[in-house]
Amino acid sequence: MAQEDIFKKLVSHCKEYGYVFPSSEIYDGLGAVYDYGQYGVELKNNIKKYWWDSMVLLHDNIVGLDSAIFMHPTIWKASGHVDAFNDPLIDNKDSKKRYRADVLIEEHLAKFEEKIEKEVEKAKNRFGEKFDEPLYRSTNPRILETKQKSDQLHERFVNAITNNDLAELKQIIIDNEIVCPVSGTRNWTDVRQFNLMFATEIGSTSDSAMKIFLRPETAQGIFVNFLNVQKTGRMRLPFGIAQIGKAFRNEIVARQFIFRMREFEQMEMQFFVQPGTELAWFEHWKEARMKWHQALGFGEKNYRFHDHDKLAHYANAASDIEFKFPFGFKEVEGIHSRTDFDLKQHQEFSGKKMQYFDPEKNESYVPYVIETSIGVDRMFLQVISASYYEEDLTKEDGVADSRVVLRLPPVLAPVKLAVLPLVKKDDLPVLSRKIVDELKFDFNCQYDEKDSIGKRYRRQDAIGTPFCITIDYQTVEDKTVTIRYRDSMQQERVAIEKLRDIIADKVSLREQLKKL
RNA sequence: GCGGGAGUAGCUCAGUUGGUAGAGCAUUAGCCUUCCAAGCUAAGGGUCGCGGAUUCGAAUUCCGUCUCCCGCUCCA
Repeated sequence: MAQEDIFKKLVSHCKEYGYVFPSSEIYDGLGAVYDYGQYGVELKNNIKKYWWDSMVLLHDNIVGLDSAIFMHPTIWKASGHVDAFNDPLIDNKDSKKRYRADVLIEEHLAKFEEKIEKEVEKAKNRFGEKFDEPLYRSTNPRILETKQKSDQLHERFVNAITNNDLAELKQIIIDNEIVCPVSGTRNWTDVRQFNLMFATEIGSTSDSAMKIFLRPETAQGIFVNFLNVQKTGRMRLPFGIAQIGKAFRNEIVARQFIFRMREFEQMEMQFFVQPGTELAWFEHWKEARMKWHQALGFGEKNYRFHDHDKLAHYANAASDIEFKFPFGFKEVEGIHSRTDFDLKQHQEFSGKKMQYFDPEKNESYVPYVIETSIGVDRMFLQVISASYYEEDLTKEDGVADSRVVLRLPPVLAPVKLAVLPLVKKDDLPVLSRKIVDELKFDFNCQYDEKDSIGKRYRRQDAIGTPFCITIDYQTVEDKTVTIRYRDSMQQERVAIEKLRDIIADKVSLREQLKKL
């Protein structure tokens, strides 16, 4: 079956079985926003716990944090988001291509420079050695005219950008007869502002209100608390701060189900290290994070690194872990060596020292940072798309049979076990209820007595329950039950009193990480 | 945002030239069977995405709009 078809079925499955619903569905939905249903929220919580425990529980030099979504607006100036997330865009109606209006104008400005340089080159060739370049540049009428035009345009451009005058930007493009590099036409749409940050106001009266942004990433909450955590936690380098939280981006195009949403959740760990050691730590975390993903058992060939050739201005190394989604290899997690850029920026903008006193070196410095940043929702999509199987169970005698099964890693499964009386008579339901009452303190359990046993197994397969406990007539006699395993469909008879230990072991973090 | 496709029950979809809205699966109640779905009986569930126009009458025709999918574009 084509991958796209599988993806469609997966989306339907998520809806049908209470994993993911479109937001505000009864009001026609809200673009690129989704809600997690009764099983979705369990899976999502389990993913978050799996990550959190892998970071905070298993590393004595990593601690947690939960910073607020609202932050001082200057933080986003310091981080560069105010500038970088603010693009004036324009479309060419003929080629259907979209451009940044400011880039188009800057490229046009560069042409003036080229023209002047060509002019100078020509003169150089003509006059030979006695050519006085500075004099020529400052007196040649053609150059002066070009330069004047260029300066005028530049001034006009800067004014338009400063005043955020979108109509003026378009007018500049029209006046200068700037054409689309693809179609060569000047059939432009209006310039529109795409601000990737959501803004709101804090303060309830209009005159006291301050414009603030919903954070577009959680990382800055860690950086601005760096010293708080380091000092109160008596942390010594190298150490990390982990955080799980929502972030918001007003994406121009949000697509592919929950892969790119406007409201999403990140799991980030910023690891602070001595300057000069950052690339070694970068390699360390690259490997460690890849192993963490592969421990889920979805197949090593479904993962790969994508090293960035073009680095963001703050980074000196960056790599993504990509997973093979039904729509291709896509980023799940980013590992970035962010240098001391963020802390230095906050030091400059806040005027507060963001330095660590190193007792070994007996000196203060701004630490370097390795970031591991993973999208919870992408991780959710990874887990559920890797777990979704349509199995043909047609028997040897040719009787057609099939099932849809979510082979979720037990540690992540929303429901850990279902307790099923083989029949709903002769006290088997009573016995079953007793087992549920005993195990529900430790595991998310379900009880089901409706329909045939085979049908109930199928229902649990569809939501990914790894273990079904079946109570039969032998249970009444010797207090044993059968455990039916979701993936193999094999059964095993065990004593009721041992159930808790057996299942606790199978759904544990320890068991999952054994696969490392 | 542009181009293309789509929107009818929880899911997948049918619905002819405009004439009272359907199926399968799922769900609920009951019966039968009792270790791997689709047996029997009955029931519930739909403003046909939304708004407007044409018409005696619109799921169906037209216009607008919203949402989703694919491609382009963008992506710290």
